[in-house]
Amino acid sequence: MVRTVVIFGGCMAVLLGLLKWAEYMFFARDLALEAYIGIVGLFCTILGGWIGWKLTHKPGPATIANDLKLEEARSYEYPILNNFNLSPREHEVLILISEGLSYQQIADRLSVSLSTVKTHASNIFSKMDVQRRTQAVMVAQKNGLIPPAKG
Amino acid sequence: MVRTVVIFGGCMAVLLGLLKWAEYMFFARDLALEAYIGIVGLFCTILGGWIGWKLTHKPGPATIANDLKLEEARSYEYPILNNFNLSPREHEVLILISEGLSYQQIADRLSVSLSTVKTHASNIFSKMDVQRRTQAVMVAQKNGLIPPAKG
DNA sequence: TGTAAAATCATACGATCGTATGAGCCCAAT
DNA sequence: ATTGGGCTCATACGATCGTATGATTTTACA
Repeated sequence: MVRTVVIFGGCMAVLLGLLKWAEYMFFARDLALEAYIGIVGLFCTILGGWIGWKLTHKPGPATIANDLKLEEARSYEYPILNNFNLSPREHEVLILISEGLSYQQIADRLSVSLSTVKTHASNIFSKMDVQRRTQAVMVAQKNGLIPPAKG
Repeated sequence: MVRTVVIFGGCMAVLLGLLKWAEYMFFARDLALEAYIGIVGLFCTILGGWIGWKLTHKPGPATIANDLKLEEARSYEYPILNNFNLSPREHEVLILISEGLSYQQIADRLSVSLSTVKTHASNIFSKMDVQRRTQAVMVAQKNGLIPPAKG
Protein backbone atom coordinates (compact mmCIF):
# COMPACT_ATOMS: atom_id res chain seq x y z
CA MET A 1 0.00 0.00 0.00
CA VAL A 2 2.84 2.33 0.74
CA ARG A 3 4.23 1.42 -2.61
CA THR A 4 0.93 2.43 -4.14
CA VAL A 5 1.16 5.88 -2.66
CA VAL A 6 4.77 6.23 -3.72
CA ILE A 7 3.97 5.17 -7.23
CA PHE A 8 1.14 7.61 -7.29
CA GLY A 9 3.45 10.31 -6.08
CA GLY A 10 5.74 9.46 -8.96
CA CYS A 11 2.82 9.77 -11.32
CA MET A 12 2.08 13.16 -9.83
CA ALA A 13 5.66 14.17 -10.38
CA VAL A 14 5.43 13.14 -14.00
CA LEU A 15 2.21 15.07 -14.32
CA LEU A 16 3.76 18.17 -12.83
CA GLY A 17 6.78 17.77 -15.05
CA LEU A 18 4.61 17.55 -18.11
CA LEU A 19 2.71 20.60 -16.96
CA LYS A 20 5.93 22.51 -16.48
CA TRP A 21 7.15 21.43 -19.86
CA ALA A 22 3.94 22.49 -21.53
CA GLU A 23 3.99 25.77 -19.70
CA TYR A 24 7.57 26.38 -20.69
CA MET A 25 6.88 25.57 -24.27
CA PHE A 26 3.87 27.80 -24.58
CA PHE A 27 4.54 30.60 -22.18
CA ALA A 28 8.26 30.52 -21.54
CA ARG A 29 7.72 31.63 -18.00
CA ASP A 30 10.01 31.46 -15.08
CA LEU A 31 10.10 27.95 -13.68
CA ALA A 32 11.43 28.49 -10.20
CA LEU A 33 8.16 29.17 -8.41
CA GLU A 34 6.25 26.49 -10.29
CA ALA A 35 8.85 23.86 -9.67
CA TYR A 36 8.96 24.78 -6.03
CA ILE A 37 5.20 24.48 -5.71
CA GLY A 38 5.27 21.21 -7.54
CA ILE A 39 7.82 19.80 -5.15
CA VAL A 40 5.78 20.99 -2.19
CA GLY A 41 2.64 19.48 -3.63
CA LEU A 42 4.31 16.18 -4.27
CA PHE A 43 5.84 16.08 -0.84
CA CYS A 44 2.57 16.96 0.86
CA THR A 45 0.72 14.42 -1.21
CA ILE A 46 3.03 11.66 -0.11
CA LEU A 47 2.93 12.91 3.45
CA GLY A 48 -0.85 13.07 3.44
CA GLY A 49 -1.07 9.62 1.99
CA TRP A 50 1.22 8.32 4.67
CA ILE A 51 -0.81 10.00 7.37
CA GLY A 52 -4.06 8.67 6.00
CA TRP A 53 -2.55 5.24 5.78
CA LYS A 54 -1.22 5.36 9.30
CA LEU A 55 -4.49 6.59 10.73
CA THR A 56 -6.77 4.14 9.05
CA HIS A 57 -4.81 1.05 8.21
CA LYS A 58 -4.79 -0.94 11.42
CA PRO A 59 -5.07 -4.59 10.44
CA GLY A 60 -3.55 -5.62 13.75
CA PRO A 61 -5.56 -7.91 16.00
CA ALA A 62 -6.06 -5.09 18.50
CA THR A 63 -8.88 -3.55 16.52
CA ILE A 64 -10.68 -6.65 15.39
CA ALA A 65 -13.96 -7.67 16.89
CA ASN A 66 -12.99 -11.28 16.61
CA ASP A 67 -10.53 -10.83 19.41
CA LEU A 68 -13.48 -10.10 21.60
CA LYS A 69 -14.89 -13.43 20.55
CA LEU A 70 -11.60 -15.07 21.39
CA GLU A 71 -11.51 -13.44 24.77
CA GLU A 72 -15.13 -14.32 25.32
CA ALA A 73 -14.49 -17.92 24.45
CA ARG A 74 -11.53 -18.03 26.79
CA SER A 75 -13.42 -16.42 29.61
CA TYR A 76 -16.24 -18.90 29.27
CA GLU A 77 -14.00 -21.68 30.45
CA TYR A 78 -13.71 -23.03 26.95
CA PRO A 79 -10.00 -23.49 26.64
CA ILE A 80 -8.76 -22.41 23.25
CA LEU A 81 -5.78 -24.55 22.55
CA ASN A 82 -3.22 -24.40 19.84
CA ASN A 83 -1.66 -27.72 19.04
CA PHE A 84 -0.70 -26.98 15.48
CA ASN A 85 1.67 -24.06 15.98
CA LEU A 86 -0.70 -21.64 14.33
CA SER A 87 0.22 -17.99 14.49
CA PRO A 88 -2.28 -15.67 16.19
CA ARG A 89 -3.45 -14.35 12.88
CA GLU A 90 -3.85 -17.81 11.45
CA HIS A 91 -5.80 -18.85 14.50
CA GLU A 92 -8.06 -15.87 14.02
CA VAL A 93 -8.67 -16.74 10.40
CA LEU A 94 -9.40 -20.33 11.34
CA ILE A 95 -12.09 -19.23 13.75
CA LEU A 96 -13.70 -17.04 11.14
CA ILE A 97 -13.60 -19.90 8.65
CA SER A 98 -15.33 -22.10 11.20
CA GLU A 99 -18.10 -19.52 11.39
CA GLY A 100 -18.93 -20.12 7.77
CA LEU A 101 -17.51 -16.91 6.35
CA SER A 102 -16.07 -16.75 2.87
CA TYR A 103 -12.56 -15.53 2.26
CA GLN A 104 -13.87 -12.21 1.04
CA GLN A 105 -15.98 -11.78 4.15
CA ILE A 106 -13.00 -12.61 6.33
CA ALA A 107 -10.89 -10.10 4.44
CA ASP A 108 -13.50 -7.43 5.04
CA ARG A 109 -13.80 -8.33 8.71
CA LEU A 110 -10.05 -8.18 9.28
CA SER A 111 -9.47 -5.23 6.94
CA VAL A 112 -6.92 -7.11 4.92
CA SER A 113 -6.85 -8.17 1.31
CA LEU A 114 -8.30 -11.34 -0.11
CA SER A 115 -4.80 -12.50 -0.95
CA THR A 116 -3.72 -12.28 2.65
CA VAL A 117 -6.62 -14.35 3.87
CA LYS A 118 -5.96 -17.00 1.29
CA THR A 119 -2.31 -17.11 2.22
CA HIS A 120 -3.22 -17.54 5.88
CA ALA A 121 -5.74 -20.23 5.02
CA SER A 122 -3.25 -22.10 2.90
CA ASN A 123 -0.71 -22.03 5.71
CA ILE A 124 -3.38 -23.18 8.16
CA PHE A 125 -4.32 -26.14 6.02
CA SER A 126 -0.68 -26.99 5.58
CA LYS A 127 0.00 -26.90 9.30
CA MET A 128 -3.13 -28.87 10.12
CA ASP A 129 -2.52 -31.30 7.30
CA VAL A 130 -5.94 -30.98 5.70
CA GLN A 131 -7.15 -30.12 2.23
CA ARG A 132 -10.47 -28.38 2.82
CA ARG A 133 -11.86 -25.87 5.24
CA THR A 134 -14.47 -28.32 6.45
CA GLN A 135 -11.73 -30.72 7.46
CA ALA A 136 -9.89 -27.92 9.20
CA VAL A 137 -13.01 -27.00 11.15
CA MET A 138 -13.54 -30.61 12.16
CA VAL A 139 -9.97 -31.06 13.32
CA ALA A 140 -10.05 -27.72 15.10
CA GLN A 141 -13.18 -28.68 17.00
CA LYS A 142 -11.79 -32.01 18.06
CA ASN A 143 -8.67 -30.29 19.34
CA GLY A 144 -10.35 -27.32 20.96
CA LEU A 145 -8.88 -24.70 18.68
CA ILE A 146 -12.23 -23.06 18.13
CA PRO A 147 -15.18 -22.39 20.39
CA PRO A 148 -17.56 -25.36 20.51
CA ALA A 149 -20.88 -25.18 18.75
CA LYS A 150 -23.59 -24.03 21.06
CA GLY A 151 -26.98 -25.63 21.31
CA MET B 1 -9.01 1.06 -5.95
CA VAL B 2 -8.35 1.98 -9.54
CA ARG B 3 -11.31 4.30 -9.41
CA THR B 4 -9.85 5.97 -6.35
CA VAL B 5 -6.63 6.71 -8.19
CA VAL B 6 -8.56 8.08 -11.13
CA ILE B 7 -10.62 10.31 -8.89
CA PHE B 8 -7.49 11.53 -7.16
CA GLY B 9 -5.86 12.25 -10.46
CA GLY B 10 -8.92 14.20 -11.52
CA CYS B 11 -8.83 16.24 -8.32
CA MET B 12 -5.18 17.01 -8.86
CA ALA B 13 -5.85 18.07 -12.40
CA VAL B 14 -8.66 20.34 -11.20
CA LEU B 15 -6.39 21.80 -8.53
CA LEU B 16 -3.62 22.51 -10.98
CA GLY B 17 -6.02 24.04 -13.43
CA LEU B 18 -7.52 26.26 -10.76
CA LEU B 19 -4.08 27.36 -9.67
CA LYS B 20 -3.11 28.25 -13.19
CA TRP B 21 -6.34 30.06 -13.77
CA ALA B 22 -6.08 31.98 -10.50
CA GLU B 23 -2.47 32.80 -11.14
CA TYR B 24 -3.15 34.38 -14.49
CA MET B 25 -6.48 35.96 -13.70
CA PHE B 26 -6.57 37.25 -10.20
CA PHE B 27 -4.73 37.41 -6.97
CA ALA B 28 -2.03 34.85 -7.14
CA ARG B 29 0.63 37.38 -7.93
CA ASP B 30 -0.29 39.41 -4.91
CA LEU B 31 -0.27 36.58 -2.44
CA ALA B 32 2.70 35.93 -0.29
CA LEU B 33 4.83 33.03 -1.40
CA GLU B 34 4.32 31.26 1.90
CA ALA B 35 0.56 31.52 1.63
CA TYR B 36 0.60 30.24 -1.90
CA ILE B 37 2.71 27.24 -0.99
CA GLY B 38 0.66 26.73 2.12
CA ILE B 39 -2.54 26.48 0.12
CA VAL B 40 -1.02 23.98 -2.22
CA GLY B 41 0.43 21.98 0.64
CA LEU B 42 -2.82 21.94 2.57
CA PHE B 43 -4.80 20.92 -0.47
CA CYS B 44 -2.41 18.16 -1.37
CA THR B 45 -2.22 16.96 2.21
CA ILE B 46 -5.98 16.67 2.48
CA LEU B 47 -6.20 14.93 -0.83
CA GLY B 48 -3.34 12.67 0.13
CA GLY B 49 -5.07 11.80 3.37
CA TRP B 50 -8.20 11.06 1.45
CA ILE B 51 -6.39 8.81 -0.98
CA GLY B 52 -4.64 7.07 1.88
CA TRP B 53 -7.94 6.47 3.57
CA LYS B 54 -9.55 5.29 0.39
CA LEU B 55 -6.77 2.88 -0.39
CA THR B 56 -6.73 1.29 3.02
CA HIS B 57 -10.26 1.43 4.35
CA LYS B 58 -12.24 -1.68 3.58
CA PRO B 59 -16.03 -1.85 3.59
CA GLY B 60 -17.82 -3.37 6.51
CA PRO B 61 -18.16 -7.05 7.29
CA ALA B 62 -20.96 -9.44 6.53
CA THR B 63 -22.11 -11.85 9.15
CA ILE B 64 -24.10 -14.99 9.16
CA ALA B 65 -27.72 -14.05 8.88
CA ASN B 66 -29.57 -17.07 10.17
CA ASP B 67 -28.91 -16.98 13.89
CA LEU B 68 -32.33 -15.54 14.54
CA LYS B 69 -33.98 -18.29 12.58
CA LEU B 70 -31.98 -20.81 14.54
CA GLU B 71 -32.99 -19.41 17.88
CA GLU B 72 -36.57 -19.33 16.75
CA ALA B 73 -36.53 -22.93 15.64
CA ARG B 74 -34.87 -24.05 18.85
CA SER B 75 -37.29 -22.20 21.07
CA TYR B 76 -40.20 -24.18 19.69
CA GLU B 77 -38.63 -27.43 20.82
CA TYR B 78 -39.13 -29.09 17.48
CA PRO B 79 -37.84 -32.61 17.01
CA ILE B 80 -34.24 -32.03 16.14
CA LEU B 81 -33.95 -34.19 13.10
CA ASN B 82 -37.06 -32.70 11.48
CA ASN B 83 -36.06 -29.10 11.89
CA PHE B 84 -35.12 -28.70 8.29
CA ASN B 85 -37.25 -31.43 6.74
CA LEU B 86 -34.28 -33.12 5.18
CA SER B 87 -34.88 -36.34 3.31
CA PRO B 88 -32.88 -39.40 4.44
CA ARG B 89 -30.57 -39.09 1.48
CA GLU B 90 -30.02 -35.42 2.07
CA HIS B 91 -29.28 -36.11 5.70
CA GLU B 92 -26.75 -38.68 4.64
CA VAL B 93 -25.04 -36.26 2.30
CA LEU B 94 -24.99 -33.63 5.02
CA ILE B 95 -23.17 -35.95 7.37
CA LEU B 96 -20.60 -36.77 4.74
CA ILE B 97 -20.12 -33.08 4.03
CA SER B 98 -19.53 -32.51 7.72
CA GLU B 99 -16.78 -35.10 7.61
CA GLY B 100 -14.83 -32.94 5.19
CA LEU B 101 -15.43 -34.94 2.05
CA SER B 102 -15.59 -33.33 -1.35
CA TYR B 103 -18.57 -33.81 -3.60
CA GLN B 104 -16.64 -36.27 -5.73
CA GLN B 105 -15.67 -38.28 -2.68
CA ILE B 106 -19.26 -38.34 -1.49
CA ALA B 107 -20.38 -39.45 -4.92
CA ASP B 108 -17.91 -42.31 -4.82
CA ARG B 109 -18.94 -43.24 -1.30
CA LEU B 110 -22.62 -43.33 -2.16
CA SER B 111 -22.06 -44.76 -5.64
CA VAL B 112 -23.96 -41.96 -7.30
CA SER B 113 -22.94 -39.32 -9.75
CA LEU B 114 -21.40 -36.00 -8.93
CA SER B 115 -24.48 -34.25 -10.23
CA THR B 116 -26.67 -36.08 -7.77
CA VAL B 117 -24.56 -35.10 -4.83
CA LYS B 118 -24.54 -31.49 -5.91
CA THR B 119 -28.28 -31.50 -6.32
CA HIS B 120 -28.69 -32.94 -2.83
CA ALA B 121 -26.30 -30.39 -1.42
CA SER B 122 -28.07 -27.55 -3.09
CA ASN B 123 -31.38 -28.73 -1.69
CA ILE B 124 -29.82 -29.11 1.74
CA PHE B 125 -28.47 -25.58 1.70
CA SER B 126 -31.80 -24.32 0.51
CA LYS B 127 -33.69 -26.09 3.28
CA MET B 128 -31.20 -25.02 5.92
CA ASP B 129 -31.03 -21.49 4.58
CA VAL B 130 -27.26 -21.34 4.27
CA GLN B 131 -24.88 -20.55 1.45
CA ARG B 132 -21.83 -22.64 2.25
CA ARG B 133 -21.11 -26.11 3.50
CA THR B 134 -19.30 -24.74 6.51
CA GLN B 135 -22.42 -22.89 7.55
CA ALA B 136 -24.47 -26.01 7.03
CA VAL B 137 -22.12 -28.00 9.22
CA MET B 138 -22.28 -25.38 11.93
CA VAL B 139 -26.05 -25.24 11.86
CA ALA B 140 -26.28 -29.00 11.80
CA GLN B 141 -24.07 -29.30 14.83
CA LYS B 142 -26.07 -26.80 16.78
CA ASN B 143 -29.21 -28.78 16.04
CA GLY B 144 -27.83 -32.24 16.47
CA LEU B 145 -28.31 -33.28 12.90
CA ILE B 146 -24.81 -34.67 12.72
CA PRO B 147 -22.68 -36.56 15.22
CA PRO B 148 -20.91 -34.19 17.60
CA ALA B 149 -17.19 -33.70 17.28
CA LYS B 150 -15.32 -35.77 19.80
CA GLY B 151 -12.23 -34.50 21.61
C1' DT C 1 21.75 -3.83 14.72
C1' DG C 2 20.92 -7.83 12.33
C1' DT C 3 17.86 -11.60 11.89
C1' DA C 4 13.86 -14.63 11.95
C1' DA C 5 9.17 -14.86 12.23
C1' DA C 6 4.98 -12.88 11.14
C1' DA C 7 1.95 -10.36 8.32
C1' DT C 8 0.87 -8.34 4.18
C1' DC C 9 -0.12 -8.20 -0.99
C1' DA C 10 -0.20 -9.62 -5.87
C1' DT C 11 -0.87 -12.70 -9.83
C1' DA C 12 -1.95 -16.82 -11.95
C1' DC C 13 -3.99 -21.22 -12.39
C1' DG C 14 -6.64 -25.39 -11.76
C1' DA C 15 -10.01 -27.44 -8.74
C1' DT C 16 -14.07 -27.33 -6.40
C1' DC C 17 -18.30 -25.33 -5.07
C1' DG C 18 -23.02 -23.73 -5.59
C1' DT C 19 -26.95 -22.51 -8.53
C1' DA C 20 -30.10 -23.00 -12.27
C1' DT C 21 -32.56 -25.67 -15.40
C1' DG C 22 -34.55 -29.58 -17.30
C1' DA C 23 -35.30 -34.28 -17.39
C1' DG C 24 -36.45 -39.34 -16.31
C1' DC C 25 -37.40 -43.13 -12.99
C1' DC C 26 -39.53 -45.40 -8.90
C1' DC C 27 -42.87 -45.82 -5.38
C1' DA C 28 -46.64 -44.80 -2.41
C1' DA C 29 -50.97 -42.48 -1.77
C1' DT C 30 -55.13 -40.63 -3.68
C1' DA D 1 -54.44 -44.26 -13.22
C1' DT D 2 -52.86 -40.03 -11.76
C1' DT D 3 -50.18 -37.38 -8.65
C1' DG D 4 -46.51 -36.01 -5.73
C1' DG D 5 -42.22 -36.77 -3.37
C1' DG D 6 -37.78 -38.72 -3.37
C1' DC D 7 -33.83 -40.04 -6.07
C1' DT D 8 -31.20 -39.84 -10.01
C1' DC D 9 -28.48 -37.53 -13.84
C1' DA D 10 -26.84 -33.96 -17.15
C1' DT D 11 -25.20 -29.45 -18.74
C1' DA D 12 -23.79 -24.95 -18.11
C1' DC D 13 -22.06 -21.14 -15.71
C1' DG D 14 -20.28 -17.96 -12.29
C1' DA D 15 -18.34 -17.88 -7.76
C1' DT D 16 -15.31 -19.46 -4.56
C1' DC D 17 -11.61 -22.25 -3.04
C1' DG D 18 -6.87 -23.82 -2.64
C1' DT D 19 -2.06 -23.83 -4.24
C1' DA D 20 2.14 -21.88 -5.91
C1' DT D 21 5.32 -18.29 -6.35
C1' DG D 22 7.59 -14.22 -5.20
C1' DA D 23 7.79 -10.08 -2.97
C1' DT D 24 7.76 -6.23 0.72
C1' DT D 25 7.00 -4.64 5.26
C1' DT D 26 6.45 -5.04 10.15
C1' DT D 27 7.56 -6.94 14.49
C1' DA D 28 9.99 -9.36 18.04
C1' DC D 29 14.17 -10.74 19.78
C1' DA D 30 18.95 -12.04 20.39
